[in-house]
Amino acid sequence: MAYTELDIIRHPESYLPNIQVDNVILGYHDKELKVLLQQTVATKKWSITGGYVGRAESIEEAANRVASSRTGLENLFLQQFRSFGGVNRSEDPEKNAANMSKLTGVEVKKDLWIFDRFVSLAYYTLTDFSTVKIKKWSLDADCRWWPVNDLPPLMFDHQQIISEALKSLRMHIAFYPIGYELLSDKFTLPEIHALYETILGRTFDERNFQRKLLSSGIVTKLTETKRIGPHRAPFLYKFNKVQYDQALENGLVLIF
Amino acid sequence: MAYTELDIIRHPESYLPNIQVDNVILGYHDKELKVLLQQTVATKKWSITGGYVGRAESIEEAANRVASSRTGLENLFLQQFRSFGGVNRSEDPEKNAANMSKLTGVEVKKDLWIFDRFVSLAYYTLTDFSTVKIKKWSLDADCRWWPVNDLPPLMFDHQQIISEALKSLRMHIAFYPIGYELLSDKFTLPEIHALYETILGRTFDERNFQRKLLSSGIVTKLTETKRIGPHRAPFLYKFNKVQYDQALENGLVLIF
DNA sequence: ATTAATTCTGTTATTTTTACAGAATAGTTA
DNA sequence: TAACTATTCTGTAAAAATAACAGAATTAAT
Repeated sequence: MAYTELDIIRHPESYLPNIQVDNVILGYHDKELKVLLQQTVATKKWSITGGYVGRAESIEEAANRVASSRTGLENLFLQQFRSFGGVNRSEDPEKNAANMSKLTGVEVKKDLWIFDRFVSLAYYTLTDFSTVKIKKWSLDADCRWWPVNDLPPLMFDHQQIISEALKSLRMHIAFYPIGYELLSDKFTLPEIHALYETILGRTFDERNFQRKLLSSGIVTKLTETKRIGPHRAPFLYKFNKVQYDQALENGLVLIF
Repeated sequence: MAYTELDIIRHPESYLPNIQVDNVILGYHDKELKVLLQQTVATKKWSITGGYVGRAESIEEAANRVASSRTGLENLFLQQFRSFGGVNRSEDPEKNAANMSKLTGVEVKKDLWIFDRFVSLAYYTLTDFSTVKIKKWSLDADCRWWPVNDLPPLMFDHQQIISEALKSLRMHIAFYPIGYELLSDKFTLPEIHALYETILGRTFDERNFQRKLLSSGIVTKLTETKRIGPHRAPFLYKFNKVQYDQALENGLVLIF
């Protein structure tokens, strides 16, 4: 029963000690960036999703596993953007063996390293909001999307981790076709336009934005339209997969 | 006697287990990017400089300590760009307790985690080549600069780590005034021009490069010139500290 | 048929980028 | 001291990209 939530308590020797992968899972909905947060039963505090690194898996595999087990999606776009390892960053008096035992009904060793200092390997993950099926874990009080601009009080330094993730995202958006991951397979120009405005925190002239995006050749216009209300139906577009893969490989420079 | 080379063997409990900081220390000389490599006595293999994280220090402090202890310089520009944690990445049959004992004359425990798998937190460090005073450690056979395009066979996945560091550097150069760290305090336009050509692997028209760099306001022309040969003496420039700090804070976009 | 909401599209002025080479300077040599 | 060598310095014009700007078109609801 590997990689379940309680496994780390039962079999700490199967994991790399003092290391955690943390995952800023991002989605985009209602013209807002959202981050998937979990609320621990033990402390009622919110935190970004995370997990531990099994000795039989690479850190990337661990991060992917965590992301998949939270979203139900495979092959997500993960980006390791920083590590966090301040001396006292993971201290919390309520997080101790006694509380953990009471909560889980399992005998928890006092000297387990999860009560010690640990280093967080931080990833951000881009998801298509509409296809994510959130999976609450048994030790979670709750697990849901929060707007990145309106977060609850967060555990440890997770506020900073999210800030850094967004900073990296804003840098990466110039080099990677971020929209591919955050939007549905087919999307409209107003949608991707609003996404860029949201991520970069600026407005862009509609016509100039479209001209630049289309001239990059990264998206293709479809003949279908999307009927979404009492107004003109926008055309659908999709990313040009060949161009996209090339952009990921060679780096693309698309400055807005 | 904390943080010396043998300390990890004598007092493994004073360090975070299964974690290493690795440091791609870069310098620029003779129109080439150089990386500072150490050659371990034990295996004669070359590797990037690295160290362990003491329990009393943050990972940034550990990385800074390693960089300073190798270059003799303080307050270097360090950038954590990725972590490496493949399952078998740090396996080496020659790296074992018996060999280590013979080499150091110290009794080395067989189950010490440095013979186990570990995760590398990878930083790159930018240095002014001309002011670096390389410090060889006692367990090093050698420690010296190597051109990044002409490296010796490297330990573990260090070739990949260097490649990734350079990839990050090429991305960061659009957002941070990299030249500030890699050049001397005062430098000439041809020098910074050649630096950008080296890092980005492209040539830039001299006049166009200068126009763009100067219009960014990040550098200031001095009245001094640098006499360097039987030809016209180029003017010296320096980075505008105020503009530089602002660029680091807010991000600068300077695409060449 | 009207209305409300949103998408779609074109032009011009300005700015930026690109391409390109000859004059100037400092030290060395004849 | 004149010529030479090696390198720095500088300007312009054509092309491309950007920025600023708003009215016509479409859909569904009333």
